[in-house]
Amino acid sequence: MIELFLSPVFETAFSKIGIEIHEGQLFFERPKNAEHGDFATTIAMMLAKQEKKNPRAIAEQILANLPASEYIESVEIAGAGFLNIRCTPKLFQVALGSILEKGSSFGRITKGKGLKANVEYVSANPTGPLHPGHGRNIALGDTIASLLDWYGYDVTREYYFNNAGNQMNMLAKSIHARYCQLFDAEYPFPENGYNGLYIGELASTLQQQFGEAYKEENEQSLAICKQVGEEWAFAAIKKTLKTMNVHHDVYFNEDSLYTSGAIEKVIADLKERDFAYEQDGAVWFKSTLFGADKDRVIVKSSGEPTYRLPDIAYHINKLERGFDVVVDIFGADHIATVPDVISGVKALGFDSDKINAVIYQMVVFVRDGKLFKPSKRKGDAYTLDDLIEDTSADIVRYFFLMRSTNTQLEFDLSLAAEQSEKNPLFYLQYAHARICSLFEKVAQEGIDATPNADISVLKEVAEMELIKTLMRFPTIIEKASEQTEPQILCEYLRDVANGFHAFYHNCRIMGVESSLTQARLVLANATRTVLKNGFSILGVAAPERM
RNA sequence: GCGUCCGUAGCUCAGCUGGAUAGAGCAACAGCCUUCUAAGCUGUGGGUCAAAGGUUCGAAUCCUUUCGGGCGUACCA
Repeated sequence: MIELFLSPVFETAFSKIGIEIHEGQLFFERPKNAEHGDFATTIAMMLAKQEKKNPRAIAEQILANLPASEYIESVEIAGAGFLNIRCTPKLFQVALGSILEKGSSFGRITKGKGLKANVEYVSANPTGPLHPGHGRNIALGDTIASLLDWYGYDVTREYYFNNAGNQMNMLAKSIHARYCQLFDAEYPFPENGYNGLYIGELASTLQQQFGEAYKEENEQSLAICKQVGEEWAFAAIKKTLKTMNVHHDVYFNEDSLYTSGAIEKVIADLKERDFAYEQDGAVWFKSTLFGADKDRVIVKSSGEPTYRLPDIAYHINKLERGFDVVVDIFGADHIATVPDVISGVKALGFDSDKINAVIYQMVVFVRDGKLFKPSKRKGDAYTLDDLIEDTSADIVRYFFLMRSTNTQLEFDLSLAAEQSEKNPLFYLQYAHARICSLFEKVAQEGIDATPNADISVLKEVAEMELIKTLMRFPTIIEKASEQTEPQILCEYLRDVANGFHAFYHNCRIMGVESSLTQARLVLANATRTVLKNGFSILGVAAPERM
């Protein structure tokens, strides 16, 4: 936001000097040391390299050509060529006014305007309930989708599922085996079968409904097992997603790629372009042409495709639907699919640069300081539902978002379950609740808050720091979107909450001169706006009371 | 072996398109509630930024190598 005020002034200077600057090269940061002004820029040092001149000389040249501005109090050169800027109260007045005026849309930017983005996340096959590790995928996907929305994109949230492959067959076999065990306890259970309690319950339902009708393992009995299992699993998944406040616009069924002929077309096109060949009864993709260590099978000798083929067809489908940005959310264990998809898409002449695979590292769960392994196929599985029940949807979302995607995340179940000041989410929410309660109190006292209050009476360090923090919000949205990194927003909101708590502690709002009360209420209200907007992107509640 | 992510305070992690004394939370210690929510605020201690080279005015940040860990490396997904 600060760029709105300062960039035009600096750009005037650059054009007077005759220096060209690139998009995004000019930015202003908040110095750690208060003596270095309200904002600072390193532009002179950056240009020094480009222009092959002394940084301080460039700084002086900029300074000499800087036109007067109602927003700038002073600019001075420091250190190796920093330009330290002190701003006028007018700037902060206009900035705060703008935050309140924009309200629930403050922070929205338009860099993605007119472009369509697709974010595919969750995409778990309907073989059973979601496990805790899925939580990271869900939280990241949903929040990245929101970030892109705030960036200006027209966003579609999509769920890709496969109800045809090996996994589903294993589900059917598992249910069928449990069903048969109801009649014959010795009936063998498949190796690597799905072992959850729900499998047995579904088998019992089948028995109650159909008796012994499907005892024989044949196509028909497996089909009914699969159907029952799939319906149950999908309902369970959707219910969990709803608890986490997640909805998808499109459920894309892998099956449709077969019925539409898209799969066949990919094979034919790859062959025609000489990117695929047959060998040992299988169809191979020439991935070595794209830097892979060996070629990959896309159709097995059994005639079944490997996962790569539908993945390629699916991504082409997304590009054909006109998305300018196609985001995939994958765990690090699926990283192997990415190069294949990119190469396949490229081979068929599509623009693979539009595809952005967000790879997040694995989650490690810790409870009471000890490693805790929720396993997927065991009967005693700890599910995502259990995790939400032991904590809350808000906490689950926040804990999965508060770490950078490319670091392994340690999820401390004990800390998450603790409803106390140690919980980092409460710190943020508490700031919001405090502001709400403040305004309630203010209303009770019969004080009217005027949005246009003169804020030049704000002089305290805590006040000025908070205003500057609030002004960063749009830049944070921009950065978090471009890097598809929600953690940046989490970190920022902690700054906002911290700034507010310090302000609240140091500056009384009621019982001071009415002009000061008014100005501080404006600041509190703007803070509430930023917190609330930030929470909505993270998908956590903005409680009015705690 | 190859690919990829990581290695920063006792613990969990920021900072990484190079910039001014390396930050936060938790833990430890010391303070702050007769007045707007103490789930809060303030302060103290705590670091060879894994190691070694290189690039330069300047490196936690970029490059190379080494060490340590996670995840991949299927005619599974």
